[in-house]
Parts: sequence; C-alpha cells; structure tokens
Amino acid sequence: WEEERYPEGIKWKFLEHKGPVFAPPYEPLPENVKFYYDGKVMKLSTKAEEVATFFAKMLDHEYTTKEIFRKNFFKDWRKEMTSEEKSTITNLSKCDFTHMSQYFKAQTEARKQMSKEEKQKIKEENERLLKEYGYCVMDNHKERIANFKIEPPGLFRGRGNHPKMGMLKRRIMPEDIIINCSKDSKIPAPPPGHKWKEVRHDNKVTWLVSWTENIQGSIKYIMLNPSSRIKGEKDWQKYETARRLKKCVDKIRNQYREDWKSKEMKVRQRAVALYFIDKLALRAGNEKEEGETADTVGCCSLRVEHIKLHPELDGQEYVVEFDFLGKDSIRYYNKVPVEKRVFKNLQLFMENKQPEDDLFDRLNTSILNKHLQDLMEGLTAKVFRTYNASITLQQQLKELTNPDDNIPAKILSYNRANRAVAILCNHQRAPPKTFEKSMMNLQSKIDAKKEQLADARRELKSAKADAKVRRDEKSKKTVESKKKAVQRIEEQLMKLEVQATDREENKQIALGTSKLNYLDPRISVAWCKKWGIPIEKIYNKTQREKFAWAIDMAEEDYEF
DNA sequence: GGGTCCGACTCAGAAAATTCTAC
DNA sequence: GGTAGAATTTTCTGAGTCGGACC
Repeated sequence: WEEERYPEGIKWKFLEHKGPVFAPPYEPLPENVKFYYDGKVMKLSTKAEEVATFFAKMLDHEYTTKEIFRKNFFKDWRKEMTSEEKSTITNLSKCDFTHMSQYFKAQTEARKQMSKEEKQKIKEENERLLKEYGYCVMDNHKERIANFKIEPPGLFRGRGNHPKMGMLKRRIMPEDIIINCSKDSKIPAPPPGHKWKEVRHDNKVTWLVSWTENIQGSIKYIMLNPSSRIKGEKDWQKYETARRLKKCVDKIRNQYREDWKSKEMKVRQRAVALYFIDKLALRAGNEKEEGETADTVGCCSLRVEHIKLHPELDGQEYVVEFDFLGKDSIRYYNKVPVEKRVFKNLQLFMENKQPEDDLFDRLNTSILNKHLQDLMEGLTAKVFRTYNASITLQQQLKELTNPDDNIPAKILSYNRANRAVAILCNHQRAPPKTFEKSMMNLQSKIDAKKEQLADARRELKSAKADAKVRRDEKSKKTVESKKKAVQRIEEQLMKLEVQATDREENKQIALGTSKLNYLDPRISVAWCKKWGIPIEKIYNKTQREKFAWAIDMAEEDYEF
C-alpha cells in the first residue's frame, strides 16, 4: 500500500460494502418456561419478557447483585412493561428468574452436545455470513471488516463502578443506521420494509456504518480489520512518530527538567505531568463528565487524594506513592522515588487543597498536547507510551537474550521483555479462574518429572558401577544410553520449570495489549530473524496478518 | 487564548469460541 | 481414537485519546 498517496484528509476514492448484519430478532420463550413474581407464575408480554431474559442470562454474574445495576435495570425494564405489568411488578427482589436462567443454561449445554453435523451446519452459515457481509472493497482492495455485526440488545455492562450499569441497551434498527460508501458504488439495501437513517459519501472518514448508542449517546462505528491497508498504514505511522520522538527525547527531557524551576505555575505543572507521562507511561487523562462514567483518572486529571508524598520510605528519598483507578478501572499502584525538585513541586501543588481537588489545577490535556506539538510535530501524550514501550522491549531483548539458549529459553526471554513493557503500561488482568488449579497441575507434573529424573540418575549410577566391574562394550553402551536419558529428562524438566516460571510471573499481567498496540512489530520481527526463531512462536495468525507490513519490511538489523 | 462539545479513531480486558493435549 | 478440560485465539464492546468546530 505504498502505491499512492492521497491529498490531506482523503481516506479513499472508492468504497463499496453490503451494510451491517442485524442482531437476530427476539424469540419468545417456550410456554413451559416460567417467570414468577412474588411466588406466583406470571406470563410476561413479549417486550417485557425479552428484557427479563437479558437479566436472567446474567443471573450468575456478580453484576446482578450490585445495587446500581439492579436499580438501573429495573427502571428500564419497567419502561418496557404493559401498564398492567407495571402495576404488578414493583419490586425486583420479588422477581424470580431462576427458571428462565436454568432454561438458558440447558440451551447452552444442548448446544455443546450437538452432533458434528449440526455444528458443521452452524459453522457453514457463519462462513456464508462472513463471506457476504464481512468484506468490502476499498479502492482496489478487498478488505476484511472488523465488526460487521450490529451489537445485539442487552444490559449495559460498564467497567468498574459505572453509574449506568444495568441500563437497557436498545435494539438497533435500520432506521438508526448511517451508511457511508462512495457514490459510484452499489449502495447496500436496507432489510425489506425498512429504510436507512441516512446514506452519505464522506471519504474523509474510514467508517462504513455508524449509529448512535443510547446509553452514553456516543457514536459507534463499523470499520475495517487491523490487517487492512488503512489501519496498517496508520499503525506504521504511529511507530514512525514514536521513532521521531526517540531522536529528540533527550532535548525534551532537559526542557521539562528546566521547566520544574519555572516561575509560572502552569509551566511547572506541565513539566511535572510530562515527567510522569514519560517516566511512568501514564495516560494523558482527559477530564470526564462527573456521574456519567466510572470515576477514573489519567495524568492530567490526577487528584490530590491519588498520591502520597514520603520524604523517606524504605531507605529511599522523595518517594511518591500513586494509588488511583485508570482506564477500565484498573488500579494503578506504584511507589516511585522521584527527583527532589519534582517532590518539592508536588508539595507546592498540594498546598491548601482538599483531597478531591485536581493535583494539576492549571493543566489539562489540551494545554499539554499543544505544548508537545510545539516541541515536535505530531507529538502528543500517548506517543510517550508508544515510545517507552517499544524502546523498553528493544533494550530488554538485548539484555535478556542469551545466544546460547535454546528456542524455548529464548522465547521465555522474549516473554519477559514483553512482560517488562506490560508492567510499565500497567496492563493487568483478573487472574484466570483456573489459575491455582492449572499451577498445581503443572507442579505435580514437575514433581513427577523430578522423580523420573531421580530414577534415571539411579539407573545411570548402577549402570556405571556395573560397567566398571564388567568392562565390556555392552555395559558401556548402557551407560551411554542412560546418560542420554538423564539428559533428556533434565531438559524436559527445565522446560516445565520455565513454563511454570513464565506462568507464575504472568498471573496478573496481560501481554496482549502491549504486543498489539504498543510494541513496534519490527523489533520483534528483527529479533526473530536474528535468533532464528520462527515468527509463529511470537505472533499467531491474526497477529501476523495485522503486522504483515512489518514482517515484510524489517530485517534482522532493524533498530527502533 | 481557552472552554465545551462532538466525532473519529485507538486501545482495553472479559467472555466466548476454537484448538490443543493428555489421558 | 475419542473426550474432557486446559490453553489459546477470536470476538465483543466499553473506555480512552485527540483534534476541530463553535463560542
């Protein structure tokens, strides 16, 4: 896709697609599946029943125990009820969804137990749908669409302490849909009896379909897959910007260190914030509308209550203790020794403030980004995350890769380098539900292997003793083969232990996000080439598709 | 200049689906 | 070679970033 460059802002010349796939219509429950109110069977109207099934399907989920979720759900559910239902059903706690829930569980079970043929049939139907709606033509290429299926109705599941959790996400109809395609393309037809909200031909944007969602009033889009030209080029650009930052980062660092001394409060705050963004890879931190979303922050929106200052802590001077909820309500907790000037500035910023006051009261992301723009064209706060992530990977790979290691050990080193980045970016996950169990399984495998090794060693020893006495060819051979066996088992044991280490270290860390969004793939490709690691060991099929440009481009001497 | 709002895009972890592995 | 359960991949959609219009 280096073929042609478009003038500023033009994203394509030709765009043709089939429009979205709508969620399947609601299928009413069979007569024998009952809903109970206050212990009595109650037949619900179709609309009320549909919304009730959304709740029933989530009955085992922690969400349905949360006060806000229940309140929001009940309020929206009542809106769907007939006036009769509304007057009867006044208390959610008196609603009994268990029968409905059991029915859905049985359905799931039945789906699992389906015969091969039935499963095959479903698979083929999905493939047909994908083939028809999953691709579009953008300019001269057939491209995969990322999310061609419209989100089905359901209950809103916000992350963390979201004030809107449990609200009803309504069904999207063709009348909600804006289609974007080129004038000279075959315009997708709305489902029979329906009309699109609008058909437009805007080649300054990349989306094919959009609609407005009813919970936050925000716009949702259907766009192309990461493997597409338009996404790939943008991704490449992102890393090129980060590489440009590499060239001037020293200058920028000197600059903000100078600014710590500025007479102007705004400049000092800007400089300290930038230091955090650079050193700790914090997000920019836009302001958010209070009460509309979970209370989370980034750098510029940090509040006094989110940091603690320790002149001395555990033998270190000037320690800042961060404790706040970031994106997706993931907790950021870190104790960081900082330079004295930063520490003194923070003390100054916190003077005469309440815990809920902004730490950087003279700063926001727009001021910060404007300043960054002056330092380097295209520089914004998030570029620091990309830059620091990628440079860390490159450094760690250099440091951790041992040329004499075998392939599994080298891959462990790669994972460790990747992990260093994930820790820097605070990419966490809930420990897998089966973590303890799978760890124990692995441990028992290791124990078994150790026993096996001990046995093998004993056998080797006795074979050696035997050989000493007999001094014939045959017993010598036996010693050799026993030696090999010991070696083989040692290797297997090592591999298992490596696996255990890797898994344990990864318990609460998510590697995927950094791999997919922050690490210049050319670093990984070059590393694979340099050490003769098959690229499949690092990137799976999807990832190889997304990073096709890098796999194509990077040689073993690539430097970020 | 700076604040607010909105649109378009990237990035995020959970959950579902699929594949792999050990018995 | 069939199957259960573990591991990995894919899907899903919510949650950020950031720029530009408007005042």
